[in-house]
Amino acid sequence: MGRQPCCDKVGLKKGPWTAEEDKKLINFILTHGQCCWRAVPKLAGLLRCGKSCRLRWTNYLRPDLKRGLLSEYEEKMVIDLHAQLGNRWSKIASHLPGRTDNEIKNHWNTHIKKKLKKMGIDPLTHKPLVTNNDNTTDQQPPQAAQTHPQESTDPEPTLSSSTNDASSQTDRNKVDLESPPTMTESKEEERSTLDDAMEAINSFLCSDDVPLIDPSEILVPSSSSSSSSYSTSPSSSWEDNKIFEDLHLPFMDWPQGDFCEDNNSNDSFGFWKDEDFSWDMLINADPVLDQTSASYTGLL
DNA sequence: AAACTCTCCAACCGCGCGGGT
DNA sequence: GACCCGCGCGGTTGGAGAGTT
Repeated sequence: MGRQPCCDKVGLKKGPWTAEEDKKLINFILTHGQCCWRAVPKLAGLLRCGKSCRLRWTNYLRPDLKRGLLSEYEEKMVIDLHAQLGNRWSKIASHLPGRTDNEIKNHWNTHIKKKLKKMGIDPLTHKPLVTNNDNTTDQQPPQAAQTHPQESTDPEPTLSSSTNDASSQTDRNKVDLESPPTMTESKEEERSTLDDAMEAINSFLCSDDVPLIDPSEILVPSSSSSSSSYSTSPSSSWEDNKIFEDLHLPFMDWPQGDFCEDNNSNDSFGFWKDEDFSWDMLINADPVLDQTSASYTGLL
């Protein structure tokens, strides 16, 4: 079936978002909540397609987002989850409060992959790399393909059968071609290999013993760490553009303090100078907010 | 200081899925 | 069942900033 583009691109803006656009989008969503992304740009007065608005919101403007590098624990979580789920970044992100699939995907590609390779672990299979003269791990070794975690340790079988995009499906098709149908012959053996790899990862990433806890037990850090919104994007830096100072939100007084990065803390998150202002405060502490933006709190 | 290369990440693109008609 | 629409997902890209020569 033919599919129309998400929007007619004529006259619509692309590229980096400006502070003004951010303000409009934030203002609109805080006032009206998330609804029908296609209609958002029109209603919010933005020359963007709905998809662009959704991405901007979910990947950058959402108040519950953490900023900054992933902590060691988060990294370990990502590696562990990737071993189980493969490149299902949204699934992985769902286990890491305040992190987006995009962020995790980027972090994986730029940091974790390298670390794993350095350790001699194939980032695709989470198994030790074959020690032959070919060290190009981007080329998937045949034996790794046979034991790709997505094929064998997927805890959500329904996912693998239905919700895959074209490219990842292509990858899986490739694996299917290379691997015999009886590939899951020994899950226990495979699991122990995986555990070995994880052990190596853990010792590499963090010398201290960090107990693995169930993702559901993870609490979104309150206040400073969960609310920081720091960006290197020149067009969208909240602190630079003082978006919130200019916002005319209907239900709250915006903090006057400047936002700054916490260079001393380990997690490299930012904080608000003015007390410990955070989105959490907005969401959790303001009774007026509760009263006027139930739809907003519902989306967190 | 300038030129060049590398790294990182926000944003885009294209596709599949699910729901509605 | 065919089609349309909105949304979400994962892969890729472009450009800014950092690092190196």
